[in-house]
Amino acid sequence: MTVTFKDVKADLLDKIAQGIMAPGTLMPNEMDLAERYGCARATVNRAMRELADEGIVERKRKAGTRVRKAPIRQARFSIPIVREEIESKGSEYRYALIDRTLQDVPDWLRGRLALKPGQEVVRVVCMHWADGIPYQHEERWINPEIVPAVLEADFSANGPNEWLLAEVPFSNAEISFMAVEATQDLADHMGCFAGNALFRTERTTWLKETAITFVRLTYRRGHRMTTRY
Amino acid sequence: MTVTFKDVKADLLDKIAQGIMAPGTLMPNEMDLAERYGCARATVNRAMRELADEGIVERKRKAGTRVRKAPIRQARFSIPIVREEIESKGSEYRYALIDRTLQDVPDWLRGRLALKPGQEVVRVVCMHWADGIPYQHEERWINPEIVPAVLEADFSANGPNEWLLAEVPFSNAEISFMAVEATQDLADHMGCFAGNALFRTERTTWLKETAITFVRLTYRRGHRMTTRY
DNA sequence: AACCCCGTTAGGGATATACATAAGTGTATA
DNA sequence: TATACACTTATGTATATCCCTAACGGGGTT
Repeated sequence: MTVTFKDVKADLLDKIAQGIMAPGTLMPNEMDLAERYGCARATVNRAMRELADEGIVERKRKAGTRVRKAPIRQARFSIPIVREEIESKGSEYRYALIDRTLQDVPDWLRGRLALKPGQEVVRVVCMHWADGIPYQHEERWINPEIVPAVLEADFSANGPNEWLLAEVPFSNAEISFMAVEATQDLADHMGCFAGNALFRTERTTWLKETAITFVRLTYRRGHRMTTRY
Repeated sequence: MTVTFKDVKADLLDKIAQGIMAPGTLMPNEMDLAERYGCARATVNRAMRELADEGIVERKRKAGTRVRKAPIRQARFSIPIVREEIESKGSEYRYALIDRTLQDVPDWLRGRLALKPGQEVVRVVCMHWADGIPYQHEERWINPEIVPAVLEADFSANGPNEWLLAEVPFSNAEISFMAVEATQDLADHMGCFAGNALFRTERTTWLKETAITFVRLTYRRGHRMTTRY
């Protein structure tokens, strides 16, 4: 069997994990490793590049590759669509629109979305249930300049999230996680008490420098967001 | 100038963003694209592979490559060391040990760490301040079987986080984010009121199937964890 | 119609080779 | 002695050419 880049990667990772290559160590260069493993330099390169992408090692031209002193521990979260998140747990998904208005962009949001004063935005408030129990409260503002179809969109049957995904194919975003105390209004919707700690994510989505939407997702009490890395 | 994989990637991304290649579309195969861009198949392969890694497209042998209907929107968080997190904001970092005990592993933790009943673990509780204001409360359990040095370690000057990073070079982990209501004890330490909503992360760290440590980090009121993607 | 087998096809990957580029290092010059 | 420049080196990337492998789909069999 020939030596694959996965073999090389696994072996290097092993040597790092076992402390044979301690953090800070300068690793052998690609040519030497290729010879040692009996493979092509491209194979070693791919292995090392992936290790670098994962933040395990640090590479610099001429300076060589070294094991990171403090590996960039990075977690990857996949941001699911609520419906799929709920249905994948085997629960029944239910949705309801609470409010939909066209309004002048509030000041605090203007800064976030970099909009002009007096510009109008669509505000949508809705709820998502799992097996009839409140799961997530969604409050969203959409910039109709980018997605004019939002002015005609009817969110009574489907949430704006799925609608937007179909409308806007790709985008970049900024996401924040935090804890908030439930307001009375929120508590009423979520079936908890005012003041209860709730997990919230806020996301601003952009299409090439122009803000599309800002969304505030508040989860039911006790919700955890989990990932492995 | 020759066509680089970045050129190809950028162009494909652009075509997807502009809706020229709508979600669900089957993209041309690598050979055809290579010909169209005037480059080698390997170049197209690298571009497409990276798009696949980022969750933009989906690849299957024989079936070809297609634009994801719902792109896996994934956020990458770098998990910083508290000291660096605080100092990078230009604040003064201060640390204090609150408690350090050797105890039998509690039942709820035994399941998480897959330890034997009656096994002893080191429990460390400490605080991290930024400019003299409470920043983060840390409660940690360490498995001394993997890191025997922990039995002699003195955490009065430095936090167990930094110590562990130096001791255990590499590991995999599971991390959770949630919101909790402050207990009276926690409130005393964090300078807030009992019941206040606080942001918490819990992390279990493993070294090849064996648990090393479980840590519970609770942040000061109003803390946000933010990332771009 | 249901099932199995096999050919075709698209991506997965290894390799040798060539050239590009960032960044240390040493040398020559002011 | 200090600075500028050239050289060297390790990684970054492109290319042509192989061969491998998963899996779709067609064709024959039960």
